[in-house]
Amino acid sequence: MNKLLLVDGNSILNRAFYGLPDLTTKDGRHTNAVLGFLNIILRVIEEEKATHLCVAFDVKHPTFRHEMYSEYKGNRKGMPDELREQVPLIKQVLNSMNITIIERPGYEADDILGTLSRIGEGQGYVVTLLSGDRDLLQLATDKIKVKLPKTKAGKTIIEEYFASNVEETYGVDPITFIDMKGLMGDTSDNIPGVPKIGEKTAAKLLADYGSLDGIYQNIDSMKASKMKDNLVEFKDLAYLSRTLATIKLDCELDVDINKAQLNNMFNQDSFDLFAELEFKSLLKRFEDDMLVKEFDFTTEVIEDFDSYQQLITRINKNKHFGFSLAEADGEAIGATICIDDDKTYYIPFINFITKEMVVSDTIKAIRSNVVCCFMDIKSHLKFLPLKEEDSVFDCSIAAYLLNPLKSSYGYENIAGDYLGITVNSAKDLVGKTDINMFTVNEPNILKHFGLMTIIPYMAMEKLIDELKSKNMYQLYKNIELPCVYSLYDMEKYGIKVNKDELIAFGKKLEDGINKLVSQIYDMAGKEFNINSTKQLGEVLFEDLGLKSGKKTKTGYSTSVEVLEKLSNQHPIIPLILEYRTLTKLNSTYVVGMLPYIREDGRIHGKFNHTVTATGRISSTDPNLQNIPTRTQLGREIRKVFVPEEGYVFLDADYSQIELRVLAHFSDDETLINAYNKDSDIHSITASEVFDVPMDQVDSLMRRRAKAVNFGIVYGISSFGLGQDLDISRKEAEGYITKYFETYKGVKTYLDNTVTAAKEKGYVETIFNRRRPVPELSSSNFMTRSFGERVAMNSPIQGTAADIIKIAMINVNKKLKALDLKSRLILQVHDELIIETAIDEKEQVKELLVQEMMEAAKLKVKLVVDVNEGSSWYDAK
DNA sequence: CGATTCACG
DNA sequence: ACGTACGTGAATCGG
Repeated sequence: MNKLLLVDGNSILNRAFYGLPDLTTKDGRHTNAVLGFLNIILRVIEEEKATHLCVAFDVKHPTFRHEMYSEYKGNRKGMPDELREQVPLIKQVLNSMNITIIERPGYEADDILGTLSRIGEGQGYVVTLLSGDRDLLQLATDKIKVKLPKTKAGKTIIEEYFASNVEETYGVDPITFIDMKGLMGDTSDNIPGVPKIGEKTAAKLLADYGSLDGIYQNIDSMKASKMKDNLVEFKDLAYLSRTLATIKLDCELDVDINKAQLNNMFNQDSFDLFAELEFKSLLKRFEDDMLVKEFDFTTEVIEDFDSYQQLITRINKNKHFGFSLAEADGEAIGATICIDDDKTYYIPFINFITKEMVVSDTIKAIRSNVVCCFMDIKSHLKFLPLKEEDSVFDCSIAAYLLNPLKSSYGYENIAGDYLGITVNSAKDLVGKTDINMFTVNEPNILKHFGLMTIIPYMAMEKLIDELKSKNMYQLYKNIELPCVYSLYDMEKYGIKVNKDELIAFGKKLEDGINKLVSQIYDMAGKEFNINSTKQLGEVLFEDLGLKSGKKTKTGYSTSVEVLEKLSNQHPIIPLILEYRTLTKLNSTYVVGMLPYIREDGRIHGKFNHTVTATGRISSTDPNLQNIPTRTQLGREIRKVFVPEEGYVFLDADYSQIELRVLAHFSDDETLINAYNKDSDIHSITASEVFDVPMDQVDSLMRRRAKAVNFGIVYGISSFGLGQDLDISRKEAEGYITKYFETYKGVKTYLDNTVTAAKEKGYVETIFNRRRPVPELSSSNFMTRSFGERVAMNSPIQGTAADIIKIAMINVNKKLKALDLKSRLILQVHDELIIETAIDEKEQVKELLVQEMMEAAKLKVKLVVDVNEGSSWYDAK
């Protein structure tokens, strides 16, 4: 039997909001009402065994401001921002769960529910209503049940009312209940009622006279009283109130209840959303309630030559195909291919079907313009020697461009986000299984490789459509895709490390550390773990009684800023600072780096393409983008990074690329002129901000002006600038004001960017790379301010990232076209490092600088500094 | 596994 | 009043 559950969205959300303590996500979004809402409806769905569900909401015009809303809905003006921001969120959550939401301008949720309850009953549904509002009780009949959640002693109990229960509790039947409300009124709903008549009086009157009509028919026989006077005087008001209190049962709704069937509530979309909202307790449901329809397909294992040939023939007749290699112990042991929506083929490399054959057939197909779709191209280049111009498609990169904020771009994400289907994750299927010739035939592993091909095969068109509709296809095609090859090459070549020298450096550090440790223990008067901030805090601020630098979250802060302020207070402080420096260098850059040095004497780190929100590349295993340079001792590490015999390093970096991008975006005359005149931008800023002639700018002024320039790029805030320069917020505010007076165009640009971002919900780079900024619509000041800074920073940082990617692509193109031995081996955001053959040095230096400068045509020129050296240290 | 710290741009 | 600079990754501690 079909059971229909009708939910009063606003009232349940409201009840959940006040029933749960304030909960926020890491990024500051409030979620308590949404979580409470879900808990209530999931519980009721279960209790009622509901098969169909509609959630009704009152319609509020999006531009309604507080004032207007208060006129519209009486005392509801008090809806706090923390609750208001959860209204769109619950709708998003319900949508993700495929739950039907009904809202109609002109109808309140009550009226929608009343009407649907009668329609549903007429269509043979068993109807249950769920609301936090007792008004709904008038809808109860002997068949239609109304459920009201109540919070009692921290526990949510749900009261149930059929018509008879309403009568038991309130002494009136549901219809008379309306009359009762007409008499009593309801402040929360802006229903006036008759003055001085409350629940008790109303109940008594209705018990005596049966109904509102009954009361007035007998009003003359009623003995005189203040109450009677009121009833007489406010008769019109009583009837008006009753009308207001009456829930409509005859709204014109074009709703097909049959379509409100519950289906696939726990799917990839809702899973992702719950994860994003940090609903950990609800995530468990995804395992239990896996009524989730798993996407199903078959995998055929191809082991005979004829079938293989037929498959290859079919591929060549197709427009595109999905492809993935199975890798075990660094070798390709099989391939999966997909050219259907419900089937994949696994081809183990055995007997007559060799890896070489499959690779060659695959490349042949690609070269005859059958598009080869991958989850991730870069991981295949080791076995598939693809060229930049080959017809391929990379799912993870497309999905990254469409939403760079996701934490991963596996097939399960693509399936959920772009195909609306649910599939197991790679983690579920593979887990800790070691993939080899034998395990590869296990159902889960075959399924994994199947998904690696069928998802790209099915998603390609959709992803391309979305890229095109967001104007990002050119970015994808001309920048991101070619960039994959540059990244792969950097990983392949790696960088040579002088292992012995690195070990020797580590020894030196350890000696220093050991001495420091004993001195520190002596001064502290005891041994403790200096690495533990907790123990260190206790030693400094309790044992030694130093004034705690008040910064605290979970205890004392012992960060450099705090310690530096204490450095004169106790001789132990400088020792600790030095200890920190040495252990950091040793553990991260010596001990941490050693295991990555391979047989060939080189480190082949990973360059990740789909990590950052702004479009930058990230580096891991190890991170080669944060090798020390700011301090002399740290910088020494760079001496162990060396070119191979017969080569030298060329290190080229953009000069202030982000400020130049800002000059371009803002079209600010002063800034553009400054760059075109080649002048020192920090000094110019100092001269303007501190109101002194250029030749009187001292180093302190310049340093501060530099911080202001940085601050602008980061999305300036007086607090942040003050913090950085260790000056008052007020003083920082003054600098900023002066800055904006000087660079008026920058001010206008930043303001416009934030305004536009608030409207559109995202910001863009020159090359149309997008970053969504959901924080901008937060009601939380801190979150929203963060969103504003992101909106200011991302186009700048992102454009710079785009530019250097273009440079990398073009540099590589030149190096290849000229058939040079030199190769790009590192990218550090605004810097490219080439390991160049000595005889190619001058030629490469020239092309490197040229390609970097010409990577983009901005309103100001791009300046590149280049150095050479026989170690990374020397090339800086 | 989150928080803290610190390395880079 | 709110309490922060933008973007990363690795090591470490301690629950």
